[in-house]
This record gives sequence, structure tokens and C-alpha cells, in this order.
Amino acid sequence: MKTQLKKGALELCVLAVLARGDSYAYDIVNQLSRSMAISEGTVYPLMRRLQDEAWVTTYLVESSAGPSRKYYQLTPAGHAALAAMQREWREFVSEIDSVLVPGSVAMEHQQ
Amino acid sequence: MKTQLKKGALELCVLAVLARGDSYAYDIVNQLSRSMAISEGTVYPLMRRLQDEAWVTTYLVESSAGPSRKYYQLTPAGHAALAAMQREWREFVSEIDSVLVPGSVAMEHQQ
DNA sequence: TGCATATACCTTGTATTACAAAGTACATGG
DNA sequence: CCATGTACTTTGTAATACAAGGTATATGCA
Repeated sequence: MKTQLKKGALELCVLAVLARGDSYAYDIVNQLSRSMAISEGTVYPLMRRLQDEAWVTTYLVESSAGPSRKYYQLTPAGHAALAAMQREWREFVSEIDSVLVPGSVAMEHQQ
Repeated sequence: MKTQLKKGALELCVLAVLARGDSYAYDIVNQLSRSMAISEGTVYPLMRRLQDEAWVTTYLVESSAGPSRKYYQLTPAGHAALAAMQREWREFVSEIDSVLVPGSVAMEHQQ
């Protein structure tokens, strides 16, 4: 159930994380997993999609504690996409809320 | 994009509509399409899923302006599911917002 | 009668995507 | 030299939104 809700929002979350600074997939997973259930198998294909959209560029940085890290950096198009998706997110929440609570904000009378 | 966000939330919306009164699929589509883009091909399979979950029961009512309408009525389990999904919806929005606006809700130690 | 239109239902096929699971590879300490 | 932690990637499965098409009923109108 919740899995379905999550679809599409993760892309927004990843872009939001990258807006706070360049990062690599493994770290993004760890950051997001503090707020929500998320797995590697979801994020890596998503990073590929972000590249395909030209919303991010990548560069390698060697690590002293394991294999090289592939950092992702937002492009101007990526920043624009983030802004657009934040707007869409707000609209989406409003749409759903308008269905859940028609008219006023009184949620005590149902059925 | 928005299509993906929508997944999972539609079920919640349909249950919310039914909580305001029994209705039939064709009318639910019309009601929801005032707030959001939605198509018949999405709703009919969804109604079937609600039946499979025993969240709704159905009854036929003849119409003077077309074929009989299959009305859907929430069961007690359906009301409970609606309440649970509303809670999940709130949690989900909070989770996403906490990522979009770090520091607002649950951000302990951000790097 | 015949046909268009509106109502109402349902099914099929396709695209998207979250996730588990598995695999590859690097670095370090016991 | 191998277990552990780090880091990347691919494969297969399930869920589901939607377009498109199909069926059926009722009415108005030419």
C-alpha cells in the first residue's frame, strides 16, 4: 500500500537531497532511510533515470574505506525539475486533501 | 511523473468518496475528476480490488437513463481501512516534507 | 425504423517503478 | 586469507495507472 504511495515521490526526495550537496547513491540511501523505508535496489535504477534526464552529472571520488564513490551533482535542469516537482507535490497533496476533507477542515463526521 | 505519485492514493480517495455515501464507479470517476485526472480504466479494476478485500459490498439499482448502476457500500472493514490509510497518508506527507524541508520534523544528525 | 448520443459496465495490453536478491569489486583488520 | 564493511550494478517480480476497445441500455430524432 505504502509502497504504491511512494512511487514518484522518491525521485523528488533524491533531488532534494542532492540540492543540499553532491552525494553518492550509497549515502543517499542512508540519508533517506532515516526518514523512510528505502532500499538500494530502488535508488540505483533511479539514479540512472536522473542521468538519462540530464538532471545530474557524475564524477568519481576515491574513498579511503572502500571502492570509489560516484558522486551525483544537480544540473541547472535538475534544479528546475526539483522546483517543478515540489510544486507538483504541493498540488498533489492539496488534491488528495480536497477529496479527503471536502469543503471545510472538519473531519469528525463520517459515514 | 504525476502518474506515479498517484499510485496508492486513489484507493484512499475512492474510500473517502464512499464514506460520504454509496456510489457507483461511473459516478465516482466523475466526482474525482473534478479534483484530479482520473480514468475509468483505473477505477474499475480498483473497485474489484476493494471487493476482494471485503472493504465494500455491492448492489444493483436500476436507472431510468441507462443500464443498471452497481452501487458500492463501505463495510466496517472498509471504514477501518479508510481510517488506517488516512493515518498512513498523513505519515507519508510528513516523511516527504521532512526530506524537502530538513529540520522541520524528524532530522536528528544531518551531515 | 435506424442511428446518434449519453450512460454505465468491463477487459486487454503497455509502461512505470519499488524492491528483494544476487553479483562484482575494493579496502582493512584479525 | 578471509570476514567485514563499503559501494556499485543487474535481474526478476509484483503492483497499478491508463489508453483503447468492447458490451449493453435508454432516449431523442430524422
